[in-house]
Amino acid sequence: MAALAGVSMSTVSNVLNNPGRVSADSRDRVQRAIEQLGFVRNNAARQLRVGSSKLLGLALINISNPFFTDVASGVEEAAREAGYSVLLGNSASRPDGESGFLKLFEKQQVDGVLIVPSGDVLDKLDGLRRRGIPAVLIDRVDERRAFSSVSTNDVAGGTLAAKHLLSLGRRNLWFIGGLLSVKQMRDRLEGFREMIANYPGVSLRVETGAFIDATSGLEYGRAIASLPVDQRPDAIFAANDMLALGVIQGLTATGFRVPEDVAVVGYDDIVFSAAAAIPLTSVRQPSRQMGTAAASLLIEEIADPGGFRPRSIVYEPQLIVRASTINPKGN
Amino acid sequence: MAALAGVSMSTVSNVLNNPGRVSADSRDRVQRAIEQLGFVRNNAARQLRVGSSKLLGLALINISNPFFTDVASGVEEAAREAGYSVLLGNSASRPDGESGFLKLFEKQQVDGVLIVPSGDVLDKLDGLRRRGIPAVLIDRVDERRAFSSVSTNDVAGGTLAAKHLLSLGRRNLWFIGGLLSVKQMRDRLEGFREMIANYPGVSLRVETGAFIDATSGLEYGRAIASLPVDQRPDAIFAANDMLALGVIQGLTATGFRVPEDVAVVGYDDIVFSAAAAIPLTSVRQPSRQMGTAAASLLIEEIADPGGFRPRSIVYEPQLIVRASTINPKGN
DNA sequence: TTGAAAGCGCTAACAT
DNA sequence: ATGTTAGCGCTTTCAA
Repeated sequence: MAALAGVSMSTVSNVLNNPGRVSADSRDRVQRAIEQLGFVRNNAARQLRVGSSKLLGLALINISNPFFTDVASGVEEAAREAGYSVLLGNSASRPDGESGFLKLFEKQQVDGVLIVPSGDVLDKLDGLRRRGIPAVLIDRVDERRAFSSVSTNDVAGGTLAAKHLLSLGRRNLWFIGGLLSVKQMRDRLEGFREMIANYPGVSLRVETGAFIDATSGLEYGRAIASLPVDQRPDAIFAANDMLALGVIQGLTATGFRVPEDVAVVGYDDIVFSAAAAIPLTSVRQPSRQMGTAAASLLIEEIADPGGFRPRSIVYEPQLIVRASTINPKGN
Repeated sequence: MAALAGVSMSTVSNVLNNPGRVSADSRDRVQRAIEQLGFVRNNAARQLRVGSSKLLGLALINISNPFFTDVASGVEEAAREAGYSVLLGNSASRPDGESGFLKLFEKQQVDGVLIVPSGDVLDKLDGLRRRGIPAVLIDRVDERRAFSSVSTNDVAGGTLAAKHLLSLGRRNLWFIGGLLSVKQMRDRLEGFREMIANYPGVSLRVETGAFIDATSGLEYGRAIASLPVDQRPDAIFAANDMLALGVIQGLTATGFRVPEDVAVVGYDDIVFSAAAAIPLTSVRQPSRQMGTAAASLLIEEIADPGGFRPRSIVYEPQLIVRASTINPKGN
């Protein structure tokens, strides 16, 4: 390669990294040799030498949920602009979940990690940081304020959902969500519950399970149909839209009317919610923006690890009202 | 690290790679040192030495389309089982599209590439192969049979759509799709057109554009409303479900009834199509299965580059009929 | 069973 | 402006 251009290895390296320091002549010859051989520089070697991979690790819970792919698009955009590429991990696909990915990320020597945490990964992230790899949390705040984060005010989101359902006159409310060991879940429930506490005579039932996808939503919907009448909800707040969409399917399949019999509110406002059979009322998070903001924070931290101060960006959620809570004829 | 365990570097390496060749005693000490330090082996160095990254590159057109994330899940599953990780690329996010990713993949020294090609990447893949990186095509066949591929019979898919619409008595058909430079598009159109050719008195109009997402679908739907009555279609075959869903939204927003005024057929049968406002008739591809099959072919090829014979796996598509073409009251 | 030493492809300090 | 050289962390002969 260097031979073909008739120059030394370091000149080739300079053409790639400091084109300015090389004569136009050698630069041309090297460029031509690169073309001719289809040469692509070996990043493993570069990485080993420089200590930087120009790679960001992004760990998502579930790549099938459009909310997460929106976040991912945002991350990718910001990363690309700063010259980084994204190594995308999908924790749902791994038996060892998130920690499996963090290990992979470390092996690949990513320069930083973006994570939508589900389990308890904070101490693992501490370990990473000790080894020089910073991390930024997405969709969740670090209470100890050791890590930067970009999230939505989930307590406020829960409150919005509750306020809306209560104002509609609903009194038998259910919260259906994932495990409460997940902070996001606790917060959404907390906001929901707090608001309800102001209303006497309103009942709340909390259902949680390991999965928060359309399939388990469908099961919840069907299960409700088999309950005695006096135990059925007249409103449901589901922890995300995939779940909510499933619940509605299960409900309507068993003859319930939404929203007449049961009103349903989701969370995330994924793109398909507006076009669903029964358009879904949902608490919107600015997903794409969260992705870009998180990537920017991370890249800043990578650029200047010394000057790092943890920052939390918290967006306010927005309630998008659609037919799953209010039908055209007015509730 | 080696120091802490009181052994040499090569013993550490052996504990990691050939635990059998190491005495139980040293093995224990090394294991403990690894725990204590949270040591993770540097893959860049390993890669540089061994020449293999245990990474597969997966280049998708658009990560926001559930069809592609389904394919990705399948790929991830098969890859993980064989000890590979997946570097996921989203060509939509790059100005230089697919070739940008192929370059990234090569820099990262992936052991193989899986690609859902949109543009003309075959010669770039040739280049990769020459440099020892095999590739498998997804959703598309290589006519020169130089690469293995996993795809669906798109001509048959187009035929299914046409047959269905014609049997419903529709006579003014539109095909709405992406650029015909993309093989998948040409095939779907070809099957559609061939079937129509058997029916005298049926008109076909072909609309193509660069984007095949919900947004451009919406525009098509609206545009149709502003056409003179005699130019409007009574049936539309959209090249994918995202597009079809958008078309339906645009159509209904401007007062058209689906399927009464216009019947719509999509392609892919993404998970949201069944639960859409007007459930979508669609040509189903076995997306997840295509992903696992493609990854398996690739991994085989990596394991035995010498014995490689290109193989094409072609699945037959399946028409899933829903309300966007047949309403409950019988067309 | 273990260790010493070479080398993977690259960059960066230094010398020319 | 260009070349020489050392070394990043690991694996892999080879020798002990």
